[in-house]
Amino acid sequence: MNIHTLDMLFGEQETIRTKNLQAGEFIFHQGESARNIFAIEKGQIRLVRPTFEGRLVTMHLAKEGESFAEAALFAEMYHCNAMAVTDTSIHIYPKEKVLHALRISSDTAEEYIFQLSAQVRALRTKLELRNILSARERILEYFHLYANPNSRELHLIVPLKEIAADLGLAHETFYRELAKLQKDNIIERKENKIILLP
Amino acid sequence: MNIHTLDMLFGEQETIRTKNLQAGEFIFHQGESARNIFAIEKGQIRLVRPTFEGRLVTMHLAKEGESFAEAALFAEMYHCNAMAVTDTSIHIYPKEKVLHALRISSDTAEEYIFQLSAQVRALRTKLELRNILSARERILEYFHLYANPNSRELHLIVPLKEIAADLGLAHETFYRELAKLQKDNIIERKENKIILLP
DNA sequence: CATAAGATATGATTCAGATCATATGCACCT
DNA sequence: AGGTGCATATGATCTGAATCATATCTTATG
Repeated sequence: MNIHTLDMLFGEQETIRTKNLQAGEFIFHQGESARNIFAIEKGQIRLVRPTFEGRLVTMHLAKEGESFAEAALFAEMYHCNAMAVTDTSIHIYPKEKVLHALRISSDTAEEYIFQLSAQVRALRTKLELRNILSARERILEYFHLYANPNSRELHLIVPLKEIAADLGLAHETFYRELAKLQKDNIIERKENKIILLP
Repeated sequence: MNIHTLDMLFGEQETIRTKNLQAGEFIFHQGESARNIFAIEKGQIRLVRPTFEGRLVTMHLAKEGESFAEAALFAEMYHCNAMAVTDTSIHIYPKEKVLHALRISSDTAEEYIFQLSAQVRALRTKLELRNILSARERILEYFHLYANPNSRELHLIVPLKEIAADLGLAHETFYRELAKLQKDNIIERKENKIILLP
């Protein structure tokens, strides 16, 4: 769900709990009792899970407007750590209230199902991309997937570095491959756009 | 959703449409109007999408008892091709009926939300695993994730080959790494079990 | 029981992408 | 103007996983 849907579920704005976090501050840790779910008013939250070896793996990077820790709705405990990347303000929603709202409003439930389905599809697509071994092909497939099919253009709203991470590539590899694709006249770059040449 | 939940939604067993497919037979193709969603009574279905270059990428491998093409609930068209891997029998559910059932039964809706949430979590975990570069670490993390935390044992119900695919590794790499982990006394293998040694 | 099909296993080779290093460009701050 | 931080960019090197090849073991099947 997004922040608007969740806020609406709660009706009166004044009842919504909010919190301001400094960069690096934690919202919750793995294992803590899962009482709330959250949405981001401003800023970014990183959800990380420590591996058995102690390394940290990013589960998700939640952006402005997005909700996070929704898995908590059906879990006893949080299963990851949530940390503010930048200074961030969040909305806090007690999970029983959200569950209650879903139960009494079939519209809300349907909207939520819709959003979850979209998430599943998006995640499947991402995973599918990772099955393409070659960096060049993976990048091209990504562009074809997300470019406007008519104009064959892709607006870059996030930094290239982030796209690289999304694609599971080292950013160096990504930059390099972009340069090659440009040299081979397969793509063109203009301002914040990638244009797929025919 | 699974086949049981879906079947129950439809009440009388006799109203459920079924179909038998031969290995290799298609259920639907990308672009066709999305009228139904499906579940597998017996067999396996592979969902594949052709890349812009014509290569085929597997989106999902649906197993016995699982539903598939649920994305169709909120889409005009199917966005991938569905093919029977083996001889397979499926149940067919018209999507408006499913949507209707979700609308009138908040229990069903909640159950579905629960299952979708679990899917999202599972997919995130898979994606997270892929961000671990080293084959050995990825495998170990996988074992730690899915092993029984008390007995530190993991029952192998699917072939190793399939786990390798799930992990995004060539099966050769997986077999080799398993052998090494065994040699290094990090895991033990007994029958269909992997045991994590301390 | 014989044969086929697939899973498991391991060796040899190759190469693409990670990594490390370095440089430039750009926005923001004071 | 100078400084800090971050994105972009590119070069050099190296490692580890994919690939190809081959063999054995298991399971299904007529």
